Amino acid sequence: MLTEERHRLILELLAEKKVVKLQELVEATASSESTIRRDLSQLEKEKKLRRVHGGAALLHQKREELSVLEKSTKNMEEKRMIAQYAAQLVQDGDCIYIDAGTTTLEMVPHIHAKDIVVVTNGITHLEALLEKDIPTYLLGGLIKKKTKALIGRGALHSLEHYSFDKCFIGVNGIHHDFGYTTPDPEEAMVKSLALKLSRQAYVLADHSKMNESTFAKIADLEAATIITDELDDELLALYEAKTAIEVVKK
Amino acid sequence: MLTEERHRLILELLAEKKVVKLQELVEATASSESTIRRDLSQLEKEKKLRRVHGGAALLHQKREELSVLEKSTKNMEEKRMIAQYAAQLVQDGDCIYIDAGTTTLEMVPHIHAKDIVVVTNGITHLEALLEKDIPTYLLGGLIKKKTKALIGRGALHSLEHYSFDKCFIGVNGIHHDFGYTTPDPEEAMVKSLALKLSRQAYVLADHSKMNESTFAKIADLEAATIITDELDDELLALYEAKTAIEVVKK
DNA sequence: TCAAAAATCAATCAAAATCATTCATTTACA
DNA sequence: TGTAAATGAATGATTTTGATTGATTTTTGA
Repeated sequence: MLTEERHRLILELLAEKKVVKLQELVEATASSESTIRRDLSQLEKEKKLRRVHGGAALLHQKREELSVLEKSTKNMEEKRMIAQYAAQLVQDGDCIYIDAGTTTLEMVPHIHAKDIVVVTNGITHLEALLEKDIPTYLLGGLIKKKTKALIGRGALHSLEHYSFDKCFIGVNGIHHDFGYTTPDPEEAMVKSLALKLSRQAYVLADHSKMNESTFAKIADLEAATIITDELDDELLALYEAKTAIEVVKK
Repeated sequence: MLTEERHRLILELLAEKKVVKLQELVEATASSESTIRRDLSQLEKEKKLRRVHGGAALLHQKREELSVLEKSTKNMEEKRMIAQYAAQLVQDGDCIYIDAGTTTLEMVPHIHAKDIVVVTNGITHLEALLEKDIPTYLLGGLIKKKTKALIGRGALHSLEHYSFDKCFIGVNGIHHDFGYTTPDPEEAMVKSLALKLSRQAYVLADHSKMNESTFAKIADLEAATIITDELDDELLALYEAKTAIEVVKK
């Protein structure tokens, strides 16, 4: 395998996983440990990654986020799994909408479909999308400082000009009676419209959002397929009566 | 196999695979190693590919990125002066449009007016604007990877919903006969519409842009006030016959 | 808490792969 | 047929690679 090729593969794996073990890279590239070490040294010198004991990490990945504790409190691992599953639903040639939010952001490095077009209201998504050379359209509108999401009349107006093969929406609550909810009504309107404009709609939510409800309603359960990471059989049956639901196992 | 045919085949394989091993090319073309080496040398000289140890790789457009970086640091002091002058034109309560570009970006930290609202198509401007707690609206549209500007139909559509007290536009050429110009027609349309929607319009350009013209016309000179850093009296008189012009002294 | 054990690391070196160069030989074409 | 360009084989130089060494860091377990 060519050096160039190896370096690309290393950076791609890193983008997907945030942290990679040296041994994983040895396996993935079928090269020796020495070679991978040399690669990592070089890529670090080029400021493409940061070496850590046992492997490598993304540059802007904070040290604390590597700790198991932080990961478990924020359900990072679960979100990654959900995002990975969602990403492989994207097919060659799809036009998709990706909602702002941390879970949907995780999708981007896992998307491998070719010739796709992405529309998003998440400014934080741009870097990853452009990095992968995916043609990207942004909604207009007011920028919500805290989340860097585009909302308001302008966002709705922009959305109206599109329609999607698939959309991927993050929510804060999924509830049997109240449907999909999120705290900000402005955001809810954007999410709601995106759902309507999409042939297939997916809602991404880790288990901490199940059976919860917050202020603003986005849509009824029927409006989308749920992708989550964990759900006991009783609840599963309850939700399955209303809509399709995918439970991603570890 | 003819040289030309080989070259075509090499580039084709390369386009498909991003990187090719020399040995693969030897097999694919049924030529000797020496011949392929010669081909690769030649194609590299023609800037069709990049040789790497063991084969060849596509050349990525890092050249452009460098040129952008170069451009952004060129005449920086002049640009900063122009931007500072423009920034103090912003009054309390104004609604303004700030165009994408390095000169206009420099405006943001110098704006001291209160209760203003900013609309922009420059994604790079966001950080500075939000840092100053300025309510900011972004246009929608396609993201131009090179400049991180929003362009296209979506951007024009978004713009139509606004009107401004003042707008600040960057241009690549100011010419007595050809007016204001910029290389990208898509961007020109956005700039042009912003000018029309504004009660007062300002064009920011350092002296290197004066008496120059590029591909796509934005508007006639009359459509805006010019802010620049240096201009001999003869030219000044020429331009003043057509429009207002502010020359910012050191 | 501490020391032993395990894992990971940087440095070195020889083998393997790749490279540029040279020089006959073949091919293309007038 | 003669000439110039293109080819392929051979040479030694250069680069990359993988194994090995002992040093360093992390983990384990008492």
